[in-house]
Amino acid sequence: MPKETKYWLMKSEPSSFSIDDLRAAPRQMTYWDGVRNYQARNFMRDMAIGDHVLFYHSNANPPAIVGIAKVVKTAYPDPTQFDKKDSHYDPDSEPSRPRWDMVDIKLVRKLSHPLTLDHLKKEHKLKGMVLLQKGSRLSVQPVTPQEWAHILSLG
DNA sequence: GCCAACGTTGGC
DNA sequence: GCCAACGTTGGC
Repeated sequence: MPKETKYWLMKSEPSSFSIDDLRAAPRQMTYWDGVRNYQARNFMRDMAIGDHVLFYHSNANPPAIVGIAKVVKTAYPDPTQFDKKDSHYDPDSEPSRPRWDMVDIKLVRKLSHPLTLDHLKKEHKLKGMVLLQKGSRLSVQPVTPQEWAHILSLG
């Protein structure tokens, strides 16, 4: 299998973890815990080291792509699923067969100007983006090389 | 705060 | 397997 770099978009609510939090983090890295959606989890399991990530602020004003990151550690069990005190605790997940994974990402750069959802919607070349599909709520989603290139050209 | 769209759960 | 009820997401 040829190794191909893949592209992704990951959503975070800035009130819980923002691009500035990532920038301020040790080594500008973070683990992406709390994903509790099978489709999003499966996408994380598809990630390889070096894959490119768009960092998106959801539930924000305005919602926008605010930075670029890359995958620095592939999927491994998310410990919060076993933590009874954590809001993401999953009593049905067996430690011998963890149900939920996370990856580590590292900041590449924060965009000087966020690319707002409103702006993205106006780009015909981005019409097919998962992010822009009606009712799309996936917190981890694939981005095509063409979409990636176009988004970077906007910045 | 509202609510549409979606995913999950559980009774049958 | 169906589907109503419920919880969550996330734009507005």
